[in-house]
Amino acid sequence: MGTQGPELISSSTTGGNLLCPFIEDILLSLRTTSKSPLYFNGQGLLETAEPANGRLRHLTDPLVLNGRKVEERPGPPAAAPSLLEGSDKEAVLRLLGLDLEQSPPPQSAYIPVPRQRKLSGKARIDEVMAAAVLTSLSTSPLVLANPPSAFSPEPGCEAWKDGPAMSSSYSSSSNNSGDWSWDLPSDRSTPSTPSPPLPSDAAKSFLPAAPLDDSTEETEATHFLFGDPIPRKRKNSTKVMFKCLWKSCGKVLSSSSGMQKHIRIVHLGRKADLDQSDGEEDFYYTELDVNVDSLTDGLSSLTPVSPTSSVPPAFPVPEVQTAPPLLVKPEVSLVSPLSHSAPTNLCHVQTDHAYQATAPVSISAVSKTLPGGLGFSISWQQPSPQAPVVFKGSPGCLTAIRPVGVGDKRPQIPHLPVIKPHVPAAPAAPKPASGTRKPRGEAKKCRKVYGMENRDMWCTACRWKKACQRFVD
DNA sequence: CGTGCCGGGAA
DNA sequence: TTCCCGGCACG
Ligand SMILES: [Zn+2]
Repeated sequence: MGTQGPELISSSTTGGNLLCPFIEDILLSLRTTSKSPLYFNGQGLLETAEPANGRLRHLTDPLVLNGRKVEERPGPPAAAPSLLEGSDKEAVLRLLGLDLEQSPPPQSAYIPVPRQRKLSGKARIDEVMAAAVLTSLSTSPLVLANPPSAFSPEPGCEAWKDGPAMSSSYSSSSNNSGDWSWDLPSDRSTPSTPSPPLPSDAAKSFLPAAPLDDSTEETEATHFLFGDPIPRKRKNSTKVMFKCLWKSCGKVLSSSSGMQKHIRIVHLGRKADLDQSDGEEDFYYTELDVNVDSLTDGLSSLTPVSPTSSVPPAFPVPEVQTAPPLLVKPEVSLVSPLSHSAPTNLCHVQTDHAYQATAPVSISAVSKTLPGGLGFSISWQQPSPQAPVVFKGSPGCLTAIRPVGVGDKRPQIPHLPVIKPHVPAAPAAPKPASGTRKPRGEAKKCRKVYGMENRDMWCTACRWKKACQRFVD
């Protein structure tokens, strides 16, 4: 059949703390192998498309930014933002993937969606869960505003249907990067401060409050409250930079999109904007936290990243080392920069552009990079050879940071799976020879990744002792 | 041996 | 369908 939606399961292993705010949990909760487009929109929400009409559908409910609700995917540039004003507005616009000066991409990937479509309550829940999970990212386990019961760790929640990937175009002109992030109020600027948003950063901080609560009331099931008390105040002291890890390159850019473009063009020899990615591109770059303060405006050579946004181009940074290299499978990578010394947990998530994949999107790896956080990547693969590659725009990048020490007491999950990204190396074609029948994939499967003790984290396939569908070869 | 997972098979 | 497992072929 065709209905083998993503598994949005709240890992029951999170025990009493239910979906914890850590990134890992997102992974666990977002096991998805959906065949329908799934991508992070500029708001950091996961979106997918309706099989039939190709409309987009939010996996999550509308956001509430600073108490003001952000409309759903706005058709016209000014739709949603109408609720906002000032810098907030700008930020939101960007968050929405729109641009203040530049009109949104012709055929924006964002197509107005009829509010609620045929979404089974179940599906809805999943979405909500996904959303909640994402949201919870920024919530401290101890400060979780919602009652654990809200997220009954029910494994049986999996739904939505998959469908033909819809295509949309979104020229990846690194402008309107819809990166977003959030973190808690804390404003202290520490050297190891989380990466400040890229281009737009004005109103990108918010902290979720109450995830979802029920299924019946889908509309308000998920509410993300961004109650950042001090929206515009935060002056970023650090900036996230992306460093190319390719052999003797080390180029540093200010956006993951730019970096990927760089890699794509320079190292992979691909056509510039023609993201003809077939879902198997290897981007090797890592994230850096750069202290912006120290960096005046004397920028050096860099690739233009955000037309509209005034993001200081990147420039080689000493060694603000952060997370180990991360392999960005197809397009999205989450790296974890440094930890933060905020009293509360601080989670930072940012995405560059809307990320869109056409086919099964699945978290392919979880890696605990630093004590302060971990990263993971999302990968997808073409369902069929001719499936339209809808992957447009630049990939996103999520970063999760959690304070070390503070909420360090992770809910459950004994030892998290650690997948160390392999180091870049010329894309050699390891194509030895195949003699036997069972090539035995090399990729670590759920079993090995999560371990027997965390069986409930495995993908269903693995649990059924079937071919793993999360870590496909 | 542990792993991945096919091919049953039960609920 | 969902779920489980015997058992075998891999490393
Ligand atoms: Zn698996």
